[in-house]
Amino acid sequence: MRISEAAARSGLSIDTIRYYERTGLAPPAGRGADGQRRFSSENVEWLTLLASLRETRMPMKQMRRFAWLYQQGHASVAERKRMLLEHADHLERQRAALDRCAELLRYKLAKYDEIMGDGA
Amino acid sequence: MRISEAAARSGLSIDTIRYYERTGLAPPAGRGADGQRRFSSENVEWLTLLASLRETRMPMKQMRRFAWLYQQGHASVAERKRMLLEHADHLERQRAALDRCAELLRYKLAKYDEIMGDGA
DNA sequence: CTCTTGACCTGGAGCAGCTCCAGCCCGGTA
DNA sequence: TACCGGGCTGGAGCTGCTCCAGGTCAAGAG
Repeated sequence: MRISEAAARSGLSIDTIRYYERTGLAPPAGRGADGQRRFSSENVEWLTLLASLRETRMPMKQMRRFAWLYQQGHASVAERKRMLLEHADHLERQRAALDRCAELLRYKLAKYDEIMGDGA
Repeated sequence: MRISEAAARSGLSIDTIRYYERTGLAPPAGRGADGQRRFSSENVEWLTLLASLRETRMPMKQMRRFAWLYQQGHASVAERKRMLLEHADHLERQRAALDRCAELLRYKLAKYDEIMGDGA
């Protein structure tokens, strides 16, 4: 498939996909006879994983390392596992941050309601 | 208190606090006789709110608007409430993204365990 | 067969949101 | 008096995109 479809399926923008390729985060996509990129479903699966990791703030540096490990094949599985476990840990902390923020918002909103009077 | 303490309490870095002041996100802190910033506990409360909003990705543009509204006093409470409610909504979506990512990680980790053999 | 349209290409500039640094001032201690 | 820690300013640098100009190519319309 072409880049627009890969973008739609992975959730990344077209520009971001090209940027990820340039910076070694995604492997260079194959090209058709017209010189344009063609993405396989594995390509898209990888992009989707990248999208999810980025959305949850894994730094590009780590992702580049992860991508590099991936290209080393099975021998790197143990370290990739370690990286994903570490990221899972970050997810927990982000959840905690969300909880704290939600709590703070509840508190502020309650104060606003007081100020505005119960009717408002 | 001085900037280092305000940083420790709010969770922002010293540089970030100065940056927020420069860009109108936080009101200019008062200054002592020595010309250095002095923060009141309200100042710190505000910084803490900013820290929490930023940690959960409210864009600076919105935060600047929120700060501006805050300085308009009680008349702006209704709109501030609207903004915080909208942000609470974003929190939900972030939670959903975390969940999706956690699920994806579980899936990948299970695959890694398969590859490595159950013992590893 | 030419013209237009639309999707794609590259290289590079621009932007958000920090982060770091040089070079300076000031107040307190040895 | 010399130094040290903490603060100050202005400005450069960094990350991770995002946008844009200017070009190619393929397919359909006239």
